[in-house]
Amino acid sequence: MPKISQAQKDARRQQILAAAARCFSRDGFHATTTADIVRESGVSQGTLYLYFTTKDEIVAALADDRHQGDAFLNALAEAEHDPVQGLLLLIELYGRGLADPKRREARRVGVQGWGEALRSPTILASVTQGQAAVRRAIVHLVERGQASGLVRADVVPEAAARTLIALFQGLVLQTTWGERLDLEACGRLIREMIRSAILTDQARAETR
Amino acid sequence: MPKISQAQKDARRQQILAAAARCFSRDGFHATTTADIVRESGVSQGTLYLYFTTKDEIVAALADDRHQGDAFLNALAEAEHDPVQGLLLLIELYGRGLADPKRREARRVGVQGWGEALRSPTILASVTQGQAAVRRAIVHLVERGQASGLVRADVVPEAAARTLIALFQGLVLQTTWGERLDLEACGRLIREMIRSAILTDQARAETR
DNA sequence: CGCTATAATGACTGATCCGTCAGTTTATTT
DNA sequence: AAATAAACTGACGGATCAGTCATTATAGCG
Repeated sequence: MPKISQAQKDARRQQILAAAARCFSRDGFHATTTADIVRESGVSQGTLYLYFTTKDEIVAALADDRHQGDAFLNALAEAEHDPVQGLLLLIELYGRGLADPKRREARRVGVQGWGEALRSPTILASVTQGQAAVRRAIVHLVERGQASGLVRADVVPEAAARTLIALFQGLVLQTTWGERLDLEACGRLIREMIRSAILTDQARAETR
Repeated sequence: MPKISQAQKDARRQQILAAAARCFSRDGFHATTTADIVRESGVSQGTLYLYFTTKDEIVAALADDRHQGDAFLNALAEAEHDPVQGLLLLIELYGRGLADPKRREARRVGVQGWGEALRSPTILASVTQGQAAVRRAIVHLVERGQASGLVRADVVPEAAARTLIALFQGLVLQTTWGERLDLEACGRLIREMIRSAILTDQARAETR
């Protein structure tokens, strides 16, 4: 076969990644053999290694893909005129992803990646960079909120961002374990926490 | 060798578990071979399988040990006369564990376990049972608080517990990745979140 | 219509690893 | 001190797996 278009290359790559995600979600990263991915994707063993030089690289690529999607959400939130609305929108968007059955596989692969990051510098870099992007988005929103008197001045933007992210990470974890949790009630509590511990009286009055 | 005392058996078991924890923390669960654990612990390959029937069982045992420690913290908090003080104590205790360099290894192994739980029912059971114990402790404290008018009646105890646990899980994750996070500021924010979104005005007045 | 560069293939390998088991050691009992 | 039973040992086997490479297939170009 001759040179193929970039689009074709991307499609092949996606084909492999999608298959790998199914396998990782089902069996876990280490219990998945390259043969499994080959079977699931329909490409040959050799082709697998034309697109990825190592199994670890596949996880890292999946993490990157995930963060591409996150970046879209972050951009949506940052585009909001009112930073407080942006913050609440972000919570809303990530909250939806938490409950969405279609994202179950992505969540399971994500949690795997969190663990693998402790072992592989490549995966760690991919994961922490993705987190950093979300964090920057939140920090930016909080700072904008402080500048306009909508967010309490004594809130450390970085800490607020980390705390919010931590919250969602934990909820992803619990959801992924198949725990039945009342996301509705958790969401209400989180919004109340933000309203009362992060926003100023002024913002609280406006967002009621 | 003849029958040995239970204490000796326990010591051997701990010797193996400690070695395994070091290995898992350093290299990750799957990259650790039983040979590694043997080398690190000083027991023979055969002895390893006298105490554990499988490698998975070692992780599960480590998780159980971890939850033993947690149970102690939970009991401490529940012993507090004032449920609000109990809640704040719990936060304080878990917060300390978050920053303690001596618990670094335990945190790393813990995060690995979170991932492995998706693959092994044994590990999942161990992890979720441990979580459930913490959750019960928090739920109990919240309910006691509500009964005495110190916790807002519109708080769903189960959701509050899950949310608080999620918070710490996320912070453990970020800490374990080696991220430099301002735990002091996060702690202040979390306390403020609890004070303002969970406690009643009455309790707020008392705990100032 | 060949020719060529590129893509795809899949059988194969060297290495690794978990768990076993036949045999050895040693404290206690008789 | 001999017998016994429990604890321990470590070499080994059967299975698996990540990654390679010699070969084949094919799309475009001249």
